[in-house]
Amino acid sequence: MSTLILPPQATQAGLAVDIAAFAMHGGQLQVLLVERGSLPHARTWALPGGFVHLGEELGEAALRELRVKTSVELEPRLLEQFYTFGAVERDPRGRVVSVAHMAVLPHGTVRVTGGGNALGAGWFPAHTPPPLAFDHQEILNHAIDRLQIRLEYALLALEFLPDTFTLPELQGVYEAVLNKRLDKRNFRKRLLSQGVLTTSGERRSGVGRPAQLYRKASRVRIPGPL
Amino acid sequence: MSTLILPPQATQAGLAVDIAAFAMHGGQLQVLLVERGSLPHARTWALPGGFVHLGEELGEAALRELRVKTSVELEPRLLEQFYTFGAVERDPRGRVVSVAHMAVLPHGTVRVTGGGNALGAGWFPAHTPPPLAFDHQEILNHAIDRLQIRLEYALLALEFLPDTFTLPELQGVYEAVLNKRLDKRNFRKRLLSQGVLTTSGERRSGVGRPAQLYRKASRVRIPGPL
DNA sequence: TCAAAAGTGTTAGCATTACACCCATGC
DNA sequence: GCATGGGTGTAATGCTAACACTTTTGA
Repeated sequence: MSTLILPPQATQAGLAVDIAAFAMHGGQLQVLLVERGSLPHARTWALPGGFVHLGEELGEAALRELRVKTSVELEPRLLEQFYTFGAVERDPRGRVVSVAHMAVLPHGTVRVTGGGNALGAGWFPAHTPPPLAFDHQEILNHAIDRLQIRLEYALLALEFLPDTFTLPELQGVYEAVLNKRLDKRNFRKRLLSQGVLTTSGERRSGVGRPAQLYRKASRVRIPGPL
Repeated sequence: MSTLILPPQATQAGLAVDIAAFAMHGGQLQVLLVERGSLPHARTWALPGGFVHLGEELGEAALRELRVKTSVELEPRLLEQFYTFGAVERDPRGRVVSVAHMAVLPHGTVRVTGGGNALGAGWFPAHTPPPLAFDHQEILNHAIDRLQIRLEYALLALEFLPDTFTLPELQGVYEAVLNKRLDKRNFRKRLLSQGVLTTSGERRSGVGRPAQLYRKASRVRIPGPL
């Protein structure tokens, strides 16, 4: 395929992707973890991830690893690279750089089972996860920071919810991601004044007074990789 | 060194860094480019960069490449990774991922000469560079976007200037980076009200009325990699 | 005295925050 | 009728943006 060759001093490094996949569940921000089935760090929880295949784009690899390692069914609503972790000693097997990705999965995607060489997969509170393998705690911290920034910026909160949702549900996403409480009136004012939500007429039944349902107005804003 | 080995499906990719190094010169935002001396893209301008060495951290590699390829003397005031470019076909020699970095060099660092296998090095207007090798135009675009974001955020503009500077000079940095003109009064109000500048008493001689000199107040804010 | 660049205040509009009570429904 | 959660408005404050003239110096 290539007639030119890489120069001899070119480091060949293992190229991996790891994914911090978030979803809302039980009113909490949850992150998807897998239990490693092989060394190193066997039987330790870790972010799903693995090595990029030949001829495979980074984003494709992230998507494949997410599917294989966790058997999640739905399409991620957002999948973007956010930082590359390349410390020399981060993997005891040798030089491995990990292009870390952040993903948002819509509500309802909670049936996950381990696949590949993962023993299992499950959702854990993103702000208080179990001990993680490699430098995955650091990766997770960065991912949460990035998620908080993107949340306001690109109406990312909607991606956590089904097509129709109530304003209190949406506020719950904000509160779970930002890890702080918001004022109901100001929240509604701000969101509705942006004009990106359209009322969906119906009402959902619950314990107290039923809430108005909304859906995203057709205007879809695709966030760039900044 | 490592008793464990990488699994067979692990893609070994060439691991490179590229650096978009910015400085102010002649009232313009300039980017540092090198003329490639070898294939592919020989005699084409490109961002300085190259392969990471074994046992070398990504940031170290970026610094080394910057020094070797361009012979710049001064320390970069900021050097941070911002995105990883890993498209399968971005390098005709094979799979090479580039961890792109952004650097800011202080004023006065304009003596650059080619080194390594670069034919030459020089400063070019960042908003209107010559045709670039590989996907370096795309990398540069991302770098400028990131630079604009970081500018306000972390008082990054100060890093372009010598220790003491005038407010019109600082405003010039903002205008060059953001590529638009700003109101003098609002600019001064905003900057001075942040309380991060302290007047340096003296005055610098020039054509019109001399300007007050300022320096950064000791409070140094180290920006994180977000 | 002229040219060139530095310096200076006010106003209007807009967004953000804080804050407390009534409403609709199911049980 | 009561418990539960949904829904509503206003006032104060702070930030942002627009805008024109005077001051200081060197030539």
